[in-house]
Amino acid sequence: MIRIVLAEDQALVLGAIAALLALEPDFRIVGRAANGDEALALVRDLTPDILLTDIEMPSRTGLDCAQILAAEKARTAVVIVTTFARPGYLERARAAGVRGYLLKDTPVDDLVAAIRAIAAGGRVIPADLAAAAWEAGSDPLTDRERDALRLAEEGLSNKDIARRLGLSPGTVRNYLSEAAGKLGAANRIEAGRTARANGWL
Amino acid sequence: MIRIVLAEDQALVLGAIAALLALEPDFRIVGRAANGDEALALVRDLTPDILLTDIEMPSRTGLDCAQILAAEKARTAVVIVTTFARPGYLERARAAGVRGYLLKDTPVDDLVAAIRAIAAGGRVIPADLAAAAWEAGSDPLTDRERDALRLAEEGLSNKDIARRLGLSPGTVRNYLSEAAGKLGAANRIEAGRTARANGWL
DNA sequence: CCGGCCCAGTGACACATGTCACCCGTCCGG
DNA sequence: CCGGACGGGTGACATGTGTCACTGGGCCGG
Repeated sequence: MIRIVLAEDQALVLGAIAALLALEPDFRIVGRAANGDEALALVRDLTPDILLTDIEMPSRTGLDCAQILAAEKARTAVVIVTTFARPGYLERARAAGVRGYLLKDTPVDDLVAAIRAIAAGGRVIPADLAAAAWEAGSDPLTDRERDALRLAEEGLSNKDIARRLGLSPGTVRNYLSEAAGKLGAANRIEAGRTARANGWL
Repeated sequence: MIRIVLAEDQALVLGAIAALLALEPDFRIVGRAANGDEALALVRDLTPDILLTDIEMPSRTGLDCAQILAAEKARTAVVIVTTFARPGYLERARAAGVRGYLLKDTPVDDLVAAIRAIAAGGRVIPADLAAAAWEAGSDPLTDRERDALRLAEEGLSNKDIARRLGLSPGTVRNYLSEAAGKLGAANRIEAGRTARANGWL
């Protein structure tokens, strides 16, 4: 019997996936969480075989959870199920010792097969995702560049960003210019878009 | 027996919701579509009681489908299930005669209850969403302003936007300035964000 | 202990953007 | 038939951004 905890913030999707997996005779849904904190608590309490989790959730992302569980040397294998094929996400997942990374548009049968494979000790990372992550390389941004870019994305001016970060406007300008250069972008907007598309924000 | 066609582009979510609804004895999933065109074809072919559809899908959005079916005076009641509570989406749904609008974070039981209510001739629009749509008012942008804003969002310069739209750069500047003014935004980035948040793009 | 990276800043310059006033033509409804 | 909205445009001006060069301090690893 494979014991599973599910984490997903959209109640409907959570319920639906639970219903789906409950159809498999060798699966048992032992817990459901609507956010990262709940997921961690359930995993610690129940030590399931599998934690099947979304990435973008309130309070803690699925990647945060994976990282924390890895640090605790938990027995539970973490499987990420997400909408986004962002290289940065996949990279962080790898670093956190995640055992599976699936997209929400994979067929149902593949998910079930992946869970069985992972429960048996395997690893499931689709080849095309891994290749894309390889191509994209790794995050070239420094922490401060990321900070500035996040605020720039929201439409703040250099002056406002500077105020929020406690910097001089000139420095902010330099950071954003640097970031755009590294990302091959012509301006802050494009820079923000590529950084986000790659999961670097 | 309530006959349902499901439309949702994420295969996993599609399969999961199908599994969930199949548990109800009086529901029957008669068709599944992964995009708007498939959904339309299935509805025309099968004339189900309910089309349960996502909004953001390839080829045609769920709102497009609803509009087309309304124009054809189809018997099928359209129910939107989406992640986004954007006022503009809700407004367009209302205009297309949609019979239900639910968020993906509503509990499973609510979805089931809503489907039964709608099959019985009712309408289901959560009061809080309706209120938010009321507050937001209606789309103040003209078509050309929307076009310009969409391209500005992607980081194109006035010159590039002008080239793409076959306009002069000055005109583009004016459109974006107008749009920002109407939306109470300080610049094109903020304008793009608010427009998108409201479902006006 | 030195090179290299990150953080933080300044000054100058070119160019992009935001704002405003004012222009024309078209089309539509009162 | 006239006003008003929309599409499209120009010119001028103030600000905001993007780019570059150059300065310094702190910290880490070879």
